[in-house]
Amino acid sequence: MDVDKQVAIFMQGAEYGDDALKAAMAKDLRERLIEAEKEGRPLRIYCGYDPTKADLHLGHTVTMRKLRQFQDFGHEVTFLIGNFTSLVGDPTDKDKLRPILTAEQIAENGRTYAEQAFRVLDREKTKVRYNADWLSKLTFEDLIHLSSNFTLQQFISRDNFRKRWDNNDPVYLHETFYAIMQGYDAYHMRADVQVGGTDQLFNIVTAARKLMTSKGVKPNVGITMGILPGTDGEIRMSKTLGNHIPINSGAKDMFGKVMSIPDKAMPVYAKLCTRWTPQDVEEFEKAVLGGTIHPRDAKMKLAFEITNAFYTDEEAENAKKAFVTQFQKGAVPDDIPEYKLKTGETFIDVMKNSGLVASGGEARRLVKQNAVKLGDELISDPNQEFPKAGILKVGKRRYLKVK
RNA sequence: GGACAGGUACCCAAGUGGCCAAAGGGGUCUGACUGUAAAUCAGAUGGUAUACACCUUCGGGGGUUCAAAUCCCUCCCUGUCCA
Repeated sequence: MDVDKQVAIFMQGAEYGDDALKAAMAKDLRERLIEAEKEGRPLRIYCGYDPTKADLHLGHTVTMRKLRQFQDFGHEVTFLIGNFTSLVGDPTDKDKLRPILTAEQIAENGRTYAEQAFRVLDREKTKVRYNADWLSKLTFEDLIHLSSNFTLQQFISRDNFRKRWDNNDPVYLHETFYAIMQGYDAYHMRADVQVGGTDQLFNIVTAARKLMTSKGVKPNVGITMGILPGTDGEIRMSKTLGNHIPINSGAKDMFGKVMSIPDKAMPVYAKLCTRWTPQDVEEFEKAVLGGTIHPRDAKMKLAFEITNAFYTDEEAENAKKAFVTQFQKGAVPDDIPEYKLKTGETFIDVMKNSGLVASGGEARRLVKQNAVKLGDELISDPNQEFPKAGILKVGKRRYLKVK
């Protein structure tokens, strides 16, 4: 297999914030590929996942997509569940300490996590491992040796510690163990390549490489993936921020949510979430920026590819069709909730009782805003008795079949 | 244990006796426009109510007052610093 082609594919979407580092990593990767081929073995790749939450969204799948690419070239992929590291929580992630989960919760989350991940990864070719299997066996003495590879300055100069330090926000001692544990994982598994987000740059490149070197093994190559922005197109995708695209909520939802990203976010999504080759992505980006493809059509193409990467051809096709019918043609979608009209109910009653709106006030407001239609007829008096069965439309997206 | 700073609506944040259902921003929703749920512009955004109005809400509880997010007491919680 052509080594340079592999390098191009594997480095696609990787970001280091530093061109020299990127070039160095690409070079390392190339050498490692050649070396492994000589030894007649596949590369060992892994990425660690935090099992404290169980709902995956597109952002989590960026690294999985990367792992999948390695799999497709016959390399050995380990899906590592960080059931031990989750005791600490990644300091990169949040300023709050994580709630400590029970072993059972973590095991359960780990399972559902892996299950969702197999929408991207090849189940047959994926090893699932838990880092508590080795980390929990380390002694205090081991920890002293491991941590003697690092200085406090190295940690404090990290951006996320630095900021908190400057703000007088707490920086806990045990947070520094995170990087050490992650480095030990890489050492224990003798990883050739470790994949992660750019927020993992320090953990992967500095900590893991240094620790592995000190242990006398070849340091892993780090592939740190760019961060996927959420549906707002600006801030990293996260469930807490509500800008996420869950992978388990159905093809239609996924298609629609991708369609709602701002135009300018299309290239990033193409780079991080599709199965396209580097050339495909480049062409797509050029076409979008150059205006040779209509932005709407470009986004449709993108939405279809992303949906199709998680769902079957048929499901993706249906999602696309449903989107076109509902939004482009403004037609009524085929699967809408139904409501049985009771005698004497007003528009407010129907909207409220069917759960279409949360309160009477909201119903009144929507009517006032010309958002409520029965069939083609605009409703102006919310207290009017509901006249007849039909399709009630509220705004662009809410429908109710009243019988 | 001590000192200090805080706890306000979905989130951030202003407000230090009445004009406060509570500024501003974000988010969300709606409308116009369009190329889509993009961008832009406009409006809405506690509940009940046709309306007058009423009810609930500024960490919990108690009090002062005609009137409290605002003053007093007490409790709980969060953070920083010192020990």
